[in-house]
Amino acid sequence: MYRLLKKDGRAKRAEFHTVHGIIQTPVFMNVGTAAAIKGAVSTEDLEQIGTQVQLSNTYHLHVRPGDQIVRKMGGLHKFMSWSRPILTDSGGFQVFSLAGLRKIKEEGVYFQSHIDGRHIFMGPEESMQIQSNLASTIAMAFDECAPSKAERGYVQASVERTTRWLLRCKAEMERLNGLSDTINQKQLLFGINQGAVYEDIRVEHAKKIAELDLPGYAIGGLAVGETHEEMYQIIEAVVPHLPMEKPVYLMGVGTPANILEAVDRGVDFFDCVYPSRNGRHGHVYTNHGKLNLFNAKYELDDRPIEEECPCPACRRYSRAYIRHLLKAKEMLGMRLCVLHNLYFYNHMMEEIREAIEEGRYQEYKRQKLSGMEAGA
RNA sequence: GGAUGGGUAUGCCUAGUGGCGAGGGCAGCGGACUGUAAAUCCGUCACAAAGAAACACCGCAGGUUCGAGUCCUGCCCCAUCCA
Repeated sequence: MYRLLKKDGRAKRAEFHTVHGIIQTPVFMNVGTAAAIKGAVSTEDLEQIGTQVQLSNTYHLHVRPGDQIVRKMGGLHKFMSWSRPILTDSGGFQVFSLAGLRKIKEEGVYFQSHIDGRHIFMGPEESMQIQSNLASTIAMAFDECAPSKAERGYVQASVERTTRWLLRCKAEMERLNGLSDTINQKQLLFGINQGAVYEDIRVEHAKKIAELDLPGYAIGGLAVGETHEEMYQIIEAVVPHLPMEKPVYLMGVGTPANILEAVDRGVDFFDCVYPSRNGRHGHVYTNHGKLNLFNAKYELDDRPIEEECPCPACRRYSRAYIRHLLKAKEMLGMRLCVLHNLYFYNHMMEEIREAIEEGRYQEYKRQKLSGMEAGA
């Protein structure tokens, strides 16, 4: 259930109630594709950092360890020892990212496993069954994420298929939730809007899926090569056609600036690999821009990544020390950067929620953006 | 003193036995990454130049050859072994 608490312009402050607890939105979901945040991040770490939702991936968990195993272990929550909400992505993004290893058909997608090359079939029903076995809080519809530069004819056909797939997802999810041995019978299905950068296709699709009365809606297929301006324009065009009383999730996005802009256009949920991947690569976010701790200029820098930051990295360690750890390939270096970045993202969302509540979102956004630009 | 194997560019290691204006790795330096095939990938890494032509001690010095990092001679250095 989605409860809107406050609007500030188009920015929304809300609560999303689930069987695994309430999600305060806008929210950033921390990406743990294979049931783990890469960079040796534990559940305790995430609790400290203020993580509300973890995201895992249907395709990856199906390949390894296998969703049946997760089911036998009592579902993802038990398996990962995480009691708060989990969102599972459907495998739709892998239709895009594993482009060289798959074939798309009406019934679904034939993958070749990136682990051992074995052939895997995944369609809407399979994706729902796997996600039901994983027993996540929120399951995503199985979609095709078309490349941003795909031509119009292809995108049109792809979106129509994605709509047909969504109907199949919905029917299958209802069936699975009705089974007595389903772990999470209250599993929620979010539909996904597609249409690349064709605004009319996007809007048409948004209207169509809005009629299905799903518990939430996502905008997919953005930040895959188009410009920021194109992305913002699509969000602006699509959001008004999605139900006001449902959360909107912008999939895979993005930079802190992307998030600030998207919140301003009515988006509630986000996820992105940036804080974890960039952290592993030594790039850390601050209110004064991004730092690359591999750079020689931090060799003798005894300041924390960010002054006054209470995260586990900044509380005790200097940039110079973390740089050394990174250069020496000590796992702790990556871990500290990832922890800092996740804290930065989650904390920024907290600030965003506060700013909306207090009706000063525009001012907050302007300050945050100019600070980050000034230092970068 | 003798034997054997080596000395390859800005640091280290290494490919190379007649066409080399010398390949690769590490380290260094810089960059990229958006529902994670990513602790990955890319660039740079003698000098000079930003042209389209020029320039560079492959331990050193000679030699053979149209042509030598590569073959020959001498020397220097390193490693191991023998006296």
